[in-house]
Amino acid sequence: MLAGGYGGPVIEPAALQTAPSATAERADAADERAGRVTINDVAAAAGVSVSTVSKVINGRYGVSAKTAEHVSRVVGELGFETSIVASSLRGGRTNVIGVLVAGFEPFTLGVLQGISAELTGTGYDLLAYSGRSAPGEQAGWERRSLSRLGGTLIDGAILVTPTVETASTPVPIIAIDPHTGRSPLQSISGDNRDGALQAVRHLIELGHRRIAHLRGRGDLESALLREEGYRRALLEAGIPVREELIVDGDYLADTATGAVAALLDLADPPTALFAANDVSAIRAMDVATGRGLRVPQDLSVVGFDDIPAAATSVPALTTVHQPLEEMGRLAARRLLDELDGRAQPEPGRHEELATQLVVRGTTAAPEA
Amino acid sequence: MLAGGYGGPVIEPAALQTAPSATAERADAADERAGRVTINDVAAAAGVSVSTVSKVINGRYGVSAKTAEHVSRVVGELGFETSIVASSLRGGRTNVIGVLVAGFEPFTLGVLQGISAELTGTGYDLLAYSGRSAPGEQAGWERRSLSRLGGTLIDGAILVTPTVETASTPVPIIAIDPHTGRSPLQSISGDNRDGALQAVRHLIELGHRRIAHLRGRGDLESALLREEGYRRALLEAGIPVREELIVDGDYLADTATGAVAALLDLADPPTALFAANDVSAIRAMDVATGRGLRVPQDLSVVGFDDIPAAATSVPALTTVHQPLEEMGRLAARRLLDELDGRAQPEPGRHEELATQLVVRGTTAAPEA
DNA sequence: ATGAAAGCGCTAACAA
DNA sequence: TTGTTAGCGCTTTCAT
Repeated sequence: MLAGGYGGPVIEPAALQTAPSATAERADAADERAGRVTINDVAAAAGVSVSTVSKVINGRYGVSAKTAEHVSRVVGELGFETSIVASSLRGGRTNVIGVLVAGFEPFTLGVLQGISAELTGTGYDLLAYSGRSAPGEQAGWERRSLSRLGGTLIDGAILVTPTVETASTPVPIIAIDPHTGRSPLQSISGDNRDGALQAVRHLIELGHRRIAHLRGRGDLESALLREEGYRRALLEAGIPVREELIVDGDYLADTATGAVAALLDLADPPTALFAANDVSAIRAMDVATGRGLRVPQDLSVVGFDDIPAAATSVPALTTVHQPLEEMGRLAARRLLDELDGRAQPEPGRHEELATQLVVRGTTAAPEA
Repeated sequence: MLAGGYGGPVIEPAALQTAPSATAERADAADERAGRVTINDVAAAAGVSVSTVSKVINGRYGVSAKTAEHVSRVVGELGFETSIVASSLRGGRTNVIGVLVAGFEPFTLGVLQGISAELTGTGYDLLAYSGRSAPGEQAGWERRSLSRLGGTLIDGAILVTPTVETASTPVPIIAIDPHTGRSPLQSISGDNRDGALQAVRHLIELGHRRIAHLRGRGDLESALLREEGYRRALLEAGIPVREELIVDGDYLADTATGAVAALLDLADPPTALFAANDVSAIRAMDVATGRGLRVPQDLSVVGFDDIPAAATSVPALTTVHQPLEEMGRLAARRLLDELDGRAQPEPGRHEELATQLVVRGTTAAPEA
């Protein structure tokens, strides 16, 4: 049966555009799905069975050198690449790391860059997936994504700012900046408390005493820790915490607008503001300048995260830098160690990376 | 046969962690793949066939309201989500848009942000895939990725800076900043020539006459157009183009190092430099300051792209802003229009978005 | 209205 | 050494 196989027509790569299949009988089928060469096409063209092709592709034993070489050549000629979809469904490894995100905003992007950098040269591909949360299903997007990905499309996953507890999962998982405090997941985050501490100390050193705090989302661990840092800095400087100077910003620009306005309406308004993230800090600046206040002369502002926009705002925002890229790298490293058997899974293990205050143009000593 | 079905045990969501399956016979199988609920589990739990479940999920006709409601409830209770992998393999639509990238660097990230923004609320999920090019297979990564994704995991794809011609593809495709000039692909890019024109005009207006150009990769359309803009600006100002002031930077920091050094070694060195991208521009600054030159007093520098690092360099880099986000949005819009049948495919159609010079701190009038 | 069964591309027993 | 076959989870005819 193999008789004519080896002597069969050799397809020129250039010719593939119009005739992806080597066997005449399959030509019509090929027309429908132009561009996609399957293992069947290869088997037919090489005159062997699909399992033989599979063995060659995956370097399994049980194929003669001669056959292996022949098949390899046909694979090259046809430009065949095994479909992750099919092999994944079948259950094998895919050599793909999944990064599950709620969306592609600055925070996510920074982390992604780190993961990508760490993965180069490891043989793993990177697949970032953002499941647009179905209406009314904001929280728990990561569970849905994990399900949709089938737990097999990817060999392991990195969850970026997951919102809910995820207990049993089909593949090894590591979380970055988990929102629910200590979870059973292995996780990585920036040192939120210390970052806040640095930010507020900086304001105190500049001579500020009436320092307000624009809080983050109350249900998120990071927001709680940032507020804790704010309080501690005040305490250690002997400055009493005034609750009316703590307002809710929700990490959102829109929520910040009203909160900051209320702050500035106070009889004794603050001379400085520590916002829980850059997005709300930048909005706070807008609100202040909109009222004729000058930043930083009349109001100093410090943010958190150090997103790209922080460097381009006018004036440039003083903020706490989170090592997003490094967080991504570390997460990838931990996951790979586990996947490649270099380390055992350590549920609940939590690592914190140092944060760093970046002083730019929105902070100065209070006037008079 | 349905007899006991409706009266069957109702699984509490909380109980799922340990017993994802409702039928005793399947309990052991479930143990192996904890966390993944399949359509079979749902069918068994609901006491109906898998095809019925499938119909309900996809809103097909041929299911009684009563059954539909029952199945829906079980789906909710078990937290079932259909696997993209399986449904994709079967051939149906997945409602997933693929973004194929060479890696996750600043350029890519900006585009991704735009695509993501445009996709919110459309019902499409976003899957970004970076196939770590196999050794020696740098170019053509997009063809490999496209193959690996099976042409069915995704309903359509956006190729970011593809490197080779891609003729017939399994799904609708649109390219951003294609590297090979006019291709059969529908594509979108920034206005490279005009951006370069703005950059060099700016230098001329400042009073510069000896303006050098650090070229990009010669095989890339964008680099050619940027050089063209440079030449045209000089020409229209009546300044003769001096070929010795044009050197190769390859878009790479390392290549830029030597090229810039050579430029500064000239008997009559340039007072200004237009670099083909930010990465090489920033390196050029380093080289100059390393030789004791001051930027911008002794050497003005303009970059291209406006990556985040351009805003944080010291001094901040004057550069040409590419509307990365808008490019992503437009690509997504075009693709969706095609997928949803609102527009016909227009092979070869090319759209250019305006670029904009951003003057920051690295350009000034030449010192006497 | 419902279910049985085929098949998408691939891998891994198992047979020959 | 090679081929045959049985699924992986899902959708979709086609029966019933």
